[in-house]
Amino acid sequence: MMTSSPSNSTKASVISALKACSLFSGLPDAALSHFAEKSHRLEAEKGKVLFIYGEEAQWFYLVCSGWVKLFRETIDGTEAVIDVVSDGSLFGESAIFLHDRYSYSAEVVEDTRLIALPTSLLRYYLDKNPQLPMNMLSHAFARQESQTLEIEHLNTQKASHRIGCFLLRLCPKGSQEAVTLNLPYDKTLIAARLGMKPETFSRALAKLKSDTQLQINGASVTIANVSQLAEYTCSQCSSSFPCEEAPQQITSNY
Amino acid sequence: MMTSSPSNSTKASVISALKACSLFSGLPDAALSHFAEKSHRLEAEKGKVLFIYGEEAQWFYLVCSGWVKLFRETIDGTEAVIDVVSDGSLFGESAIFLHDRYSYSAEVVEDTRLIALPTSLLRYYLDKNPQLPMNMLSHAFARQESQTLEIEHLNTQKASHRIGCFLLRLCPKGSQEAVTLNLPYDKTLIAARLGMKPETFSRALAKLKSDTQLQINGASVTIANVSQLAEYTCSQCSSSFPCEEAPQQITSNY
DNA sequence: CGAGGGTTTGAAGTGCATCAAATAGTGTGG
DNA sequence: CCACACTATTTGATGCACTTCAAACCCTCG
Repeated sequence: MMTSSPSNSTKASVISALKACSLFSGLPDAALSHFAEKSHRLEAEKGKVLFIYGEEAQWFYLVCSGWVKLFRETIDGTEAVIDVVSDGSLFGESAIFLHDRYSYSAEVVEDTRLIALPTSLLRYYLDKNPQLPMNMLSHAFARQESQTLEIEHLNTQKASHRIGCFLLRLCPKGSQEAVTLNLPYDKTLIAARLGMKPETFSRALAKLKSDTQLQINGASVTIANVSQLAEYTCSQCSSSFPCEEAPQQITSNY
Repeated sequence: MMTSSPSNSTKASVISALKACSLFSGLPDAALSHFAEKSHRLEAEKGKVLFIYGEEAQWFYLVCSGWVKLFRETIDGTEAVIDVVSDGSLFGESAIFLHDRYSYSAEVVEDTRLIALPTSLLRYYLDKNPQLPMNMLSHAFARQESQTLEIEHLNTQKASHRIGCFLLRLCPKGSQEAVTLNLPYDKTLIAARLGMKPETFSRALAKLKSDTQLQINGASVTIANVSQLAEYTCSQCSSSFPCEEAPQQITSNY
């Protein structure tokens, strides 16, 4: 693990990273500076375990680059992936409302740069600064929303549709025509993230390839027609593409 | 729909209902009184739709008694049940962080008494009273926690284990030996709530009956040995029974 | 080149869904 | 109180999706 204590230059860079994160928007510079002072940067490579379920939480994390897997495991070793997060994402902060224990484990899955921030300071400013709780609420409800969608998908969609949805979320916003992108991490992990086995992922991806105009070459995926894929995928979902947006006003049938 | 404008007596009863809800704990009496003033009580019977996905949200609800299904549906009519809530539960409040639109539909599934509260007032007091955002955060993270568990279960557990978990949650806290309880709503709905078909529910319940000491008579279920059922069910889960509690401190393996 | 992880493919099994029909349960009007 | 209609639940038979186990393939990297 490489840790650097905040020199002046890294402190400034931490502050700018915090400013880019909606959780901290509207906070006074003094508070940001205080966070930066007590933070440390962290570079971790694939395989590094940041914390495990049930551990006492002293730090929460902001991802600068790379990918981190959030997961739980049962006694028999079965693993359930909660989420896989990257730049701009925050994790571990929920512990302060859950008896100061992490409620999932976190493992780096692609070399990652992080900022670790003390939960004590978060608690302090939640109390002191009225903007911070509101930011955190937005954040919590946004996450709740995406978890709700996750539950819906697990309940109602088949493997190939879930993969389609995953690919669509990787597309740059507003994509219409052809897009080429690289899968951000192992196919095995994507499979776990989507709640299926690697073999199923492989086969379902092949089906998706034949059902929509998709080209696959290792980790590189070319979507010939984004709208067509969206049609195929999102017809199975309560949200319409692009699903990050708010639900539309609907006229009641009742 | 039976609506009553808040007379003095109902206003007092609304205030006491609000006081029992953790979201409102620590709020000054004036604020509670203000909420009560602008609220209305509602009695709705089975089948009543309170609101639908995408509608503009003006009210959020506190359940006094009965059961309400929160769900979404896709274009082809498939329904995904998000949750089924009862006394003391709050729903619809998340809309104020989601463009003022409900992000799910709500339908009464057992005759229900509710208090409807204006979202505008919630927003007002979130801004005005520093305690309310903190309460709402606790609430949001607790819900996130249970949704995470839901995702874990959908990913890793078989139908009979999910039913076992459902039954355990219905047991009074601290139950050890035999418990008899009534299923709170239709088996068909329990099935949907657990992400399975009624037929599967029926068969998986029969399996559970033969695997653990369970007696079933219509809606009445007798668990001969709660610990045994917990053993059977919770061995498949990252949490140990009773799973409402905080995760235990765990010594790292890494 | 060879080792080792990630990925694909094949064959067989399991769990859940689906379709269809029987049964049990509930509320209604006579 | 009974017959009927209607709904909830169970049961059976069959099919499909996903998993499991096993082996092959591929790719990277020492």
